[in-house]
Amino acid sequence: MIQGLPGFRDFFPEDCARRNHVVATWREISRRYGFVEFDGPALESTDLYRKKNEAGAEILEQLYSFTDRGGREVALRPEMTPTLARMVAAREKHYRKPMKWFCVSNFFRHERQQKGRLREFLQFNADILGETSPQADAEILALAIDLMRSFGFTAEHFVVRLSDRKAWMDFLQSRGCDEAACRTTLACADKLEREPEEKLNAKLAATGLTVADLKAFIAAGSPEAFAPVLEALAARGLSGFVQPDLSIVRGLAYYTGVVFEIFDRSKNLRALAGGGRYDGLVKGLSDGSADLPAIGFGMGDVVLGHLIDETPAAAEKLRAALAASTDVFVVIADESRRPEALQIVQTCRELGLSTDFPLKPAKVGKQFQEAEHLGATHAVVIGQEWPQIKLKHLATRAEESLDHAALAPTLKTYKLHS
RNA sequence: GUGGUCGUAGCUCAAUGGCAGAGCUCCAGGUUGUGGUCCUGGCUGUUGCGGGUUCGAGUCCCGUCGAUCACCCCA
Repeated sequence: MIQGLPGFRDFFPEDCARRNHVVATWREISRRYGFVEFDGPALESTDLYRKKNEAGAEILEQLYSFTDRGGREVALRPEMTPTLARMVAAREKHYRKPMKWFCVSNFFRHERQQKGRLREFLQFNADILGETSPQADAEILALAIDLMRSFGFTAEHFVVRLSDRKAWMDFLQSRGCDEAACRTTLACADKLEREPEEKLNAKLAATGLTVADLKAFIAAGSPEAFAPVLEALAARGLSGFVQPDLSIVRGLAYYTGVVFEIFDRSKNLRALAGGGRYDGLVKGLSDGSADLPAIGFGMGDVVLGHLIDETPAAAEKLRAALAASTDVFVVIADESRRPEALQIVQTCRELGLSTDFPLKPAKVGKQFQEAEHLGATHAVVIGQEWPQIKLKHLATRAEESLDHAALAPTLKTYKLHS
């Protein structure tokens, strides 16, 4: 048998239900925040990713790229930002600022899979373009926090670690670092928790700084840089979810201001979400045709799924969302009445009720069993008594007999009450 | 790209180098129109694949494919 490709997932009905729960939550909270959805193509010109990554070639090596039948160099999208920048540059004049856009898309990276990382994954992205105010930074952070809360997580499950690239750059420039030295230093700051001190000090030698200097800067904090954002979050009652932490620098070179990552409190998993301000990127990617400041973040479905499974409150919320929702099961007690039963099925469906029935003749007992398995709340029994039929509430086993013409009005009442 | 662990029924797992099994799921019944429990029966295997050692391999050895975890890296 031919197997699926490594790192790619099949979505059986129960998996699709999970995915739909996640996607529905992303969309609902984004809507509350006034973000509008967009999307782009899964396949882009490879140049779109080359342009952004002249310095770091790592992402290019993880690209699913090939030459198409027309001789074009193309690649499956590994992230959304270049596509967003391309789209925004094309119609920048058309939209009022600030633009609040989000998308839910699949992305591809050719790398070895491990926990929380696959070769195709779903990711939510949200960006505010055309606004430099810290209010925009706070709006993005609040959205990220409320997304997490909507999945059933609380401050005891996750934390937003907030940092600021600009604070780092100011610090480094005050110590006389040039651009190359800044890059080296930030790369080392990113590895403080993972690499031994001697190794990092060796890398830092050329910059004139030491691990001790970096740790001192992180320990000192930078309250003035965070103040406006923290105040805006405090006014929303969301302070408890955020922890200023300058040790977060993020790997990307293009961030220019606030950067943040969301972690689970137990630190079992990699980052659940991450993002920051990138005021120069749209200009760079559009060759200067559009110059928009921007802040955004991404949240993938894989790590999120792990945390949901590990967190009872979130797992319960997922289960509730997945609960079977058949409203009516039509029992055909007398097979000769199948045409009438189909008529009832159609009526129920036109009322908007989730309705099912046996596709082949079956004993009444089996039919009730089937209704039970589907989690139906009501059964309608069609038999010899036609035009009289029976409506049964399955949870209470209460049964009433009524004329088939009275079924629709009765069901409407039930629906209103539930 | 590097390294560790693991591949037995649809799923979860047993089987000292000696007859490949159980539970769950699924399917069919349990006497003619009422459901969750229960009872009975049934299906599903080239033990991932290919070599080797052995009288004999699911078990030991090598290779390969896959899964998983970590490193690397993280848009």
